[in-house]
Amino acid sequence: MDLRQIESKWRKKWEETGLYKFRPERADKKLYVLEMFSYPSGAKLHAGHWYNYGPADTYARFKKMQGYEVFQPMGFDAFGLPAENYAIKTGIHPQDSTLKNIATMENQLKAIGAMYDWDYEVITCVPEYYKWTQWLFLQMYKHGLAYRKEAPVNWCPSCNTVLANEQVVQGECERCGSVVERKNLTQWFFKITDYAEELLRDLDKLDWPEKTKLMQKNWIGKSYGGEIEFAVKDSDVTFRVFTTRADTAFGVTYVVLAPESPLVDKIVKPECRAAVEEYRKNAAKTTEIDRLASNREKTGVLTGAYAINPVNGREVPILVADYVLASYGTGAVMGVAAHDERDYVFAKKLGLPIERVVKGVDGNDDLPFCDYGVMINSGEFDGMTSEEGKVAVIKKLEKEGKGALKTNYRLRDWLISRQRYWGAPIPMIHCEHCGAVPVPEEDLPVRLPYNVDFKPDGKSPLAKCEEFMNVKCPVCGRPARRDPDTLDTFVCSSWYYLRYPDNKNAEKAFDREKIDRMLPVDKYIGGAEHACMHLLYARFFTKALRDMGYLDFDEPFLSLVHQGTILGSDGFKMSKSRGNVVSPDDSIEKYGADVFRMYLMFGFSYVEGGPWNDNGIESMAKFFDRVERLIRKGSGQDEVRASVDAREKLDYVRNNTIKCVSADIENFSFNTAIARIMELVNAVYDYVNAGGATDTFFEDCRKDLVRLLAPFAPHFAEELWEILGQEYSVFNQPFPVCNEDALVLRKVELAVQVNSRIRAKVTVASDATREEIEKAALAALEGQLEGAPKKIIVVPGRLVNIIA
RNA sequence: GCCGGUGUGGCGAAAUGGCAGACGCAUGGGACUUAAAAUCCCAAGGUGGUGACACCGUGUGGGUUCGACCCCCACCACCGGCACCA
Repeated sequence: MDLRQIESKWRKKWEETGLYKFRPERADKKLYVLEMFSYPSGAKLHAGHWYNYGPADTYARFKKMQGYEVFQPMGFDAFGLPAENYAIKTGIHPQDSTLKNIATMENQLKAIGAMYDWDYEVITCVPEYYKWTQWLFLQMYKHGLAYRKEAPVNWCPSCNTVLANEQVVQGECERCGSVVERKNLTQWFFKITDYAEELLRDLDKLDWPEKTKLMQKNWIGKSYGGEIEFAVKDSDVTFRVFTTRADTAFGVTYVVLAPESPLVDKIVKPECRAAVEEYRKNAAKTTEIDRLASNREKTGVLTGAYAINPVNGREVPILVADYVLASYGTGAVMGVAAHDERDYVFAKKLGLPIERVVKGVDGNDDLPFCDYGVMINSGEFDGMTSEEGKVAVIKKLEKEGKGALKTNYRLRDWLISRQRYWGAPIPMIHCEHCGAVPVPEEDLPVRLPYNVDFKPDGKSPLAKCEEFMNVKCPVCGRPARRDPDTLDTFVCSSWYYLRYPDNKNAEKAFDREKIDRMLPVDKYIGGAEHACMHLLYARFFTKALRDMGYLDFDEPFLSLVHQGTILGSDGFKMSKSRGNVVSPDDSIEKYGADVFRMYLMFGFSYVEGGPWNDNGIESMAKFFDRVERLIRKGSGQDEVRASVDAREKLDYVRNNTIKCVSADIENFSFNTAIARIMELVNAVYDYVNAGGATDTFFEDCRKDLVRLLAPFAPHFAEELWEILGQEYSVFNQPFPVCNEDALVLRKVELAVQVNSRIRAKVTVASDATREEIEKAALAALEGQLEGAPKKIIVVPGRLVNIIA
């Protein structure tokens, strides 16, 4: 069979007959199956795309055959850095290259033979889409979830441009190798931290890989502790520190502020000012990457000021050190050298005192002692355990107004400004008189101008486009300037799944009634690399939109599966620079899309992936031939009948296959599902070879075989279905259902063990009683046993273990 | 450093605490063929034995259990995430 020819034949027929068109009137049976949409890069689809989309489509087809109205759309995440970099390199405008790539990729995606309903396509870089991305930004702004503040960007002093994090390689500019500096710019943020608690809590509701949930949990980083208020000696300044170990509060021998803390200016003594200023300047110069290197030597300077520890009234020095982060907690920490690794190293280095206030239960007196223990040298708290003490100390301070129980999150607000061209413009206007003013909704979209010099020279590309920048202030009507930045592409991809069901709506981002019916996504499939970014942002968007009243569900993706990564044959991640990218083109040219899909599903464990190797692809093509020969065998005479035994045997395999394949697809265990189908093929051959039977039973088995195969090899199965003389289309057929009766065997073989070692096999009736089984087992040992057994363990259907 | 995951034949991989290695690849043998290809059938973890069989085998070392790839403890290697988070 010329697989490539039948593939185009069926693809054409599917399109003509609209086989995969979503029917909204059947939305009560909807199943929203979504794969993460593609980035339209210049390169062709590689093996990894197929590995994501092929198996996902198998799942979708299986569900369609089970009677679900499957909604499986596809689209393009089309804004972003690669197109812009490509443009800088080649001079080809990002819009031109992107739209061209999309056209190419649409065709390539069609070659996979997936059920995408292209009527619902979404492309993020067209005004019809980004108009609503901008609208969503405005809603966030109106609801207090978007705000501006200064934040550092990566700055390359040689290219004179802002770099994205991924363009910084080991602290250096990816392009020119200069050392990257930090520079502060006023930028927009989304207040994702407002949702930290709910984002954390609702993880419990989700059918997601535990690993992914744990990653999000750690990313959100909730920690329970308390704040303790220190007063600065000889002044009315007070400040708070956050700690999870209030039980060590009596051991505070110094206090540290972050270099960026505004408090520093207020408290520093004149004699220390010069040294402190010098230290702060150096800290600001240090790149974030260096500063975050945990093995870096600890440094710090005295401020000359002293703080009063509220638990014992002791005066301790206040220092400035860059191991304290301004962005976490209160930007100030109490130094307990005896009971914290970092504080200990710091105190040793600077010669600060170390005082033990927690004793280990096992008499361990090494320092630092960071475990929980029993409090000592802590006044009224002596003898309390750390667990009790860390609450009791805060509770006491709380009464005095000098402390409070407090929960902290590691999660930070989401920086969404990008000083880049190829993105959705931020729909804000800056007016000298009115400040930051949102673009009125009726003026959306703020179109991204085409004629822009996007070569890097130190400014946002849009800032150089006067016709774009100059605008009237919507409030006062005086001349004003647009925001020159564009939105992070993660903003575009945080809501695309909401747009699919209503992608042509020109009045709204989406119709509430429609998406409440179609969402949440029932099965979401994509790479694990998005665990903490895209997947968290999308959850945040959904929750924020719910609170604004635009939709009525809490979570966008109920069930999530990550496909594994297909590596190059050298075992490394595929990359152009390594030259180990596997293109599916040759294989598809030679064997066709179905063989390639099946090979990918059979050769790897879906969630594991692994290094590419095409050893088995030829054999998959042979398997197709083997199936085809079986389907083409003459049949329907109903003359040659097999024995009842042979029929029963095959019927067992057939139904067992149906049962296992259904469960395996449900679990995304495609390799074992295909193994079961191969077993069925083998069993049908056995049946034919044994009796030459070509009866109606044989006919039924063949039909089931084609139906079982259909989700995996859709074009091939469609052709086989036609060869069997059946009506178009096999995808309107129900997926076979297991007849449990056929799985009840009359006889079963049991292993007979003596002291857990196999010594014999015995076949008994499947409904044999325990006594019968024991008797049969002992008989099978033919009296090899000396004396009476101490104990006999019977595992029905499996084994008998005789303990002698 | 911390948190996860993985480790099984020559290879890809399977195994609700119950006969390890299903299903394939590569390999060997046979049938068909003048021959080859294709196809069909059989064998196959290792060691020893003519053999029925015996012993050893799921990264390493312990443990729980009648029974452990699976559960527990310690360790090794690789992969992924986080990384001074107070």
